[in-house]
Amino acid sequence: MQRVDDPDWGDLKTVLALLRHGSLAAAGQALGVNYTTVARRIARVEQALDLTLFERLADGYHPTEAAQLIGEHAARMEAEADAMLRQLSGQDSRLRGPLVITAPQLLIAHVLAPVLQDFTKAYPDIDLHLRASNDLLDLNRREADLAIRISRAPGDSLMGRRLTAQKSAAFAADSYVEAMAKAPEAPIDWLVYEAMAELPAAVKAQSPQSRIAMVFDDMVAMAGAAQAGLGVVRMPVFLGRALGLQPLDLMPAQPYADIWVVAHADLWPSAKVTAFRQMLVPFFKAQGARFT
Amino acid sequence: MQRVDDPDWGDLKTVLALLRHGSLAAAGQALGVNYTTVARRIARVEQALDLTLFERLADGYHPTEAAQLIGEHAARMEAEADAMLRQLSGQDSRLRGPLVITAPQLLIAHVLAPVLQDFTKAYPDIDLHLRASNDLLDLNRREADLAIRISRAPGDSLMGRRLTAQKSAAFAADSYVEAMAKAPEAPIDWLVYEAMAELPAAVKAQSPQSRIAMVFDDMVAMAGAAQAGLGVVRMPVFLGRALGLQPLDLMPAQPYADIWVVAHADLWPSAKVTAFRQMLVPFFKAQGARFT
DNA sequence: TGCATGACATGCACTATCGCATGGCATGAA
DNA sequence: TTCATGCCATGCGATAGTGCATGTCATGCA
Repeated sequence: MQRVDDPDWGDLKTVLALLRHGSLAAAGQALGVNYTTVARRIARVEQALDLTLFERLADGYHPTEAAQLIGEHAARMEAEADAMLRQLSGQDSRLRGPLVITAPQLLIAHVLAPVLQDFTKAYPDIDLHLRASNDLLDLNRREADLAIRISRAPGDSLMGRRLTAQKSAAFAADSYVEAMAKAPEAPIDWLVYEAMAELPAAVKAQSPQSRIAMVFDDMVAMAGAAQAGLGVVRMPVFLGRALGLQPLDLMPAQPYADIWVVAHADLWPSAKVTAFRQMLVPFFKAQGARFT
Repeated sequence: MQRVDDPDWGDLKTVLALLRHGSLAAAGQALGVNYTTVARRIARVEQALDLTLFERLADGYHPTEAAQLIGEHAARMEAEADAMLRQLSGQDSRLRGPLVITAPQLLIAHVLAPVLQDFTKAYPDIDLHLRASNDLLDLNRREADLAIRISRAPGDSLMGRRLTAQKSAAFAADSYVEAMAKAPEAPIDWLVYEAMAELPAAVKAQSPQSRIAMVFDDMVAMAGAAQAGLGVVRMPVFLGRALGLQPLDLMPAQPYADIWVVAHADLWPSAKVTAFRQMLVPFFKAQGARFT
């Protein structure tokens, strides 16, 4: 008679982590525990259910069908737990404790930094965490409480408020501008962002000697290349100015995606998120000129 | 800066148990742990969330609104975990491990006992657990894998198969029958079951001296009283016969609720439940005469 | 063939968690 | 009042769970 107990809910979470991350080590890292602990918890669930959940093969743990089934249910348990935590945070009327904010690196570095400083001074009991990332973190899964995003993010359960409109323009480093002046007929090297890897029609018409020299998948890298004088970039005007680049007359200023503050509807009304929003909105209003 | 971690899922289950059972001791018993453990887990969740979930008053722990919110979500997590366990069991094609069966005490004692014995002999690796109870255990929550019930139980997600029809009739102990014969005009004392606390119309018409002497909320107690010669009972015929009571001609045999075998749809196809059903059905077919 | 890498198994020492025993503090009955 | 009961707090020894160090085994690259 083998012992058949209900498995511990925490162990189910571990099964889910192993399914998602594929190896004991990766799952352990995600859970913040040693990978041996993951192995032991998996073994414990298997014993409790009297079932094999993972085949131990030479290249790692391979899930069985039963493990998949557990994973589907555990994922729904996780969604429930996440919703719970969001609702608790949303109801929280205290201005203390953690607040996790995510925004693109360049926006933090060149625009948001002063607001962040003001905010931590105004609310010293709030423990502000920053996740600088271009990835759209999952606000449903509470990877962040609040996001500042360029372009409003899709998502049913999210709320947002537009902070400012933006325009983009062509910029280059001083050195590149000088070189262009010396050789007006030479080709113009453009550095472009992968997400919009075409030159605007206006550029092609006005400066037919334009050509795409490099394509970047990362805006930080592209900004660095522009500063080093590798060519002309099209970027939001706030960024070109902040990087000390010169605006060029190769194209008219074009509309660019707006800047939004976004949060899950559950968290939107919470005291901390509200306080942060109420500092952001006037800040962007005052700084509006930098973006257009 | 207080430590704000995601609470352990197992600890959420503990919050749910405390909400449901009202005291540390009761929750601890339900979870199979010491009540001090419950207290410590509650404290741990409160610390993780930086929230008071229960007010410690002189008469015990009183939940706050936040605790109620957690309870609602934890209940859904539990439903998910239960569904998972049901589906895993339902897919189980092995004839070993635990099988929990519930049935009314009297049915087990006087009818089912031999099937149970045959079953354990035929499937020695199945670890048969019996929960003799008149309560309708919650098959959704896996309080039992399979139920044998008098009258088909309501419930969306349950499946059932009728084992036999039944009739009820009037019975009394030999001693009471003798007393009736000696004093034919004396009042007839009926012992009735709470759930059907009226005498049938046929009885009133045929034996107007009938009266209700006692009302029972428990069929076992009523059976005992009848055996002790306290009066006449109306009960399923299998039971009157099994108890050695004499059938009386005070009323015609009446239809009584059928006997069903019932299980959750998820578990219905599992090997163990199927095996048990396949032993029950011919057994009741062979014994059909006992019930009508 | 040798070497580095990634994934897991195993054994040991540590620490967090647990159960138990004791004690306090209300409430209600004798 | 006195006693019994139910509920919880606290402290201590036992235990189960954890992290770390070490070892094995495949795979892939040079």
